[in-house]
Amino acid sequence: MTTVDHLRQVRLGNLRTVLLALVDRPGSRADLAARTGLTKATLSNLTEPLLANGILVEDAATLAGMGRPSKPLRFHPDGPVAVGAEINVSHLAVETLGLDGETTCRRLVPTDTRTSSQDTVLDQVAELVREITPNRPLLGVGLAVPGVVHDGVLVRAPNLPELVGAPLAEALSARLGLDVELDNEANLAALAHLWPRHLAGEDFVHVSADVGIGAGVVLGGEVYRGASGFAGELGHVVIERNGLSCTCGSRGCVERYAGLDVILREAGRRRLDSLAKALRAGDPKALDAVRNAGEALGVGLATLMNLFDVPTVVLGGSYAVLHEHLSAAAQSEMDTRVLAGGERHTRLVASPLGEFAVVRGAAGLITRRAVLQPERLVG
Amino acid sequence: MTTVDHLRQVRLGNLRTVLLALVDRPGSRADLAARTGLTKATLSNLTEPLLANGILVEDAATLAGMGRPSKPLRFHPDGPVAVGAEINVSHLAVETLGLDGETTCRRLVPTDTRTSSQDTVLDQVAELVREITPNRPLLGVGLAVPGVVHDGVLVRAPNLPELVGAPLAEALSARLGLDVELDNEANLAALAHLWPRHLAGEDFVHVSADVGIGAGVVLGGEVYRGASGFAGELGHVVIERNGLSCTCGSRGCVERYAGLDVILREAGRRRLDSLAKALRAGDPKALDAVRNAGEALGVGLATLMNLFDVPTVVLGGSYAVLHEHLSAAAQSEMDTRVLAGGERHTRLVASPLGEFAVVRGAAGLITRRAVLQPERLVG
DNA sequence: GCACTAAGTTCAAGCATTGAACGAATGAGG
DNA sequence: CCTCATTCGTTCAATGCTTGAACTTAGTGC
Repeated sequence: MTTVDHLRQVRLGNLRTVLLALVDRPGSRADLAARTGLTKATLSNLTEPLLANGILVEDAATLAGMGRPSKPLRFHPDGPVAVGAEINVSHLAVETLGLDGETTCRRLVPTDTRTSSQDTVLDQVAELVREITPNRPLLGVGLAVPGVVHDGVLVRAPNLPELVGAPLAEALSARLGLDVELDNEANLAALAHLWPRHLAGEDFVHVSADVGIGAGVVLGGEVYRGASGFAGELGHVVIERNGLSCTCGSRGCVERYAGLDVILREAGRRRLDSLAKALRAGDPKALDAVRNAGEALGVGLATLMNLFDVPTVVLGGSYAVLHEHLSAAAQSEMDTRVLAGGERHTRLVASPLGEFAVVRGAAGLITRRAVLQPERLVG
Repeated sequence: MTTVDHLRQVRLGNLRTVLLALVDRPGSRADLAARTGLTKATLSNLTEPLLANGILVEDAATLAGMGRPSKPLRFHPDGPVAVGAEINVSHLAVETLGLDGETTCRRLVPTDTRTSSQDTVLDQVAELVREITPNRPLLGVGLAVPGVVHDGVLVRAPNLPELVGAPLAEALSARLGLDVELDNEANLAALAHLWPRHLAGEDFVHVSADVGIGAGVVLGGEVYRGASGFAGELGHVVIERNGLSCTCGSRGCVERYAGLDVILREAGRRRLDSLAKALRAGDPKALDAVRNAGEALGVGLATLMNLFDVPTVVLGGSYAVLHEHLSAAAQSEMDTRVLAGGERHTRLVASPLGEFAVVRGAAGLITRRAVLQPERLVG
């Protein structure tokens, strides 16, 4: 603690407030002052180093009626970007995201990672990152993996056992010379809906099914991770205490009734797009399979909502694709089972982000940290 | 915002830090400086008005080896107190609690509130509060009710429909001339284990059964309430999707298998103490009933822990009494069903607080606010 | 008595925000 | 074309909280 460290904290807090206002939308110093509750004087002071460092730019003066024209500030188009990367069982993906929330580049490469060694996968990811890296300062890399992450380590990944326990972040960091932050794909998909815009401010749960079923829970503007990273394991919520055996050792887990593999098997399909086509064609077997899954999912979600009391559920991943045929059954179960549901507090919506949600969230993890902890931007 | 409001915020924040350190244990200025990271100078400055206002006292000098003896500071024994009050279906309770966490007075009066009007109940509570009020400044009243509270209003109380929707806090406040804060009994029982000491700092869930089953979830040192106060409704977590019908409209709710009424009926008993005696005597019917309830509760808790990932469950209320005969079955279900449970992360403990937990939490709600928002103490 | 140690107090220095005053840039009206 | 009204952005003295160092106080050990 130096002499006046506490005042520096006040300044950083205000800097964060200003940057958050700018993420919401650009604005002149006077406008930002009005929106943040700070004074014009403080805004001049706070934005000066951001302009000097190339984080912000001053647009040409805007004529807006009477008085001196304002000069809006916004994030510099050549300012720093974050990189998101995703390792999944069937594909790798990367994306670059600016502080303004604009994606400048993205790639998705089908890859069967289950058969690859850890080194091979990391080499591939590093190569992809290099390919899309623009000529702009880099904030760091967010890395999404399908499994439970605790203290920066992948501690559980039923579908990628090869990667469990390994120092993934360090290994990728060594290859790229950048900070790498590791997190669970369900949490990052949820984050993508929260940052930088969309459902900002609201509590919600993002649910997706790929191999298992994962829920990312957003409370008070933060992804809730739990004591050891296991929070939001919706797939292993029990809906029939003596039901089907699950690989986790329990019985009657939601995953055994509403997992994507189950839906496909029941529908007699091998791939999601084939199922989607069958649904559009009105194939009764496919419709039945999805409706049954929707019911099971609805029971699990009802339980989740009775515990978390969040008003909104976002269906992502495969569920977003099936949303149209899945929601009715799920919503019906929720309506009868959620206590706060009498007044129709529960909302079930499809994710608008598509297959890039996870990698978007991975990059967002980095841009978000840069905004919330702006000390690195001004340093 | 006045000129230097932000500096006042810094001061209040430090004041809070110091008061929290004092709640933990008394200490001299030098000791507090070491524990809080502030300087001795700041501590002299911050504690001066607290001493002047009668919040703190300076003990006689303590000789502890070499150097000038320290003069420990602690909360003044005649300083302000908070009042906790509880309205339950079968009893009313009140208690006074000092900032130091010492209970000075408590009363529990068996009363059948279901047959009383709202006015009668409030009159009785107000009378009880007056009876135990000591000759010390009063911080306010925390009022616990068995139901869902949102925005200071009781919005759901299956067992006390008479009180739903009424402005309970205002009505009691008018009778007593004190601020009254309303909250749910499950949340307050949880708070009692968190504040002022006990499990402070750890995430946990407090579960109790009286009429329904309520869980108070403590995350990051705060009671988690959810978007509309319905969080932690463990009683309506589903464990058998096509199981027994519940009054809530759902089927297979935990409450229908592990509620106190169910246990008593299965055991052929009418009262909890009679059941406890039967258990001690080894009555097989009673043991069976409790074990079955334990299993159902364990399934519900496993689901809860897979969603919240909290390491500890505290059994309170009737469950604390039955703990010995309930835990084994519940723990067994949890061990096989909680994902993070492999390394025995899940801990199931009985509450040490007994029947005063709720009213303790109600009073704690007020002392806690006084410490966390100390502006009122120095004003 | 004297050196030593630790507690508590005093005080000048440092600094982020603030409100008011000021300078800058434009539109409206004559 | 000139002046006034209006709004944007900057400058500046004032405020008041924490800090580290110096200082005072009050004991122990020899």
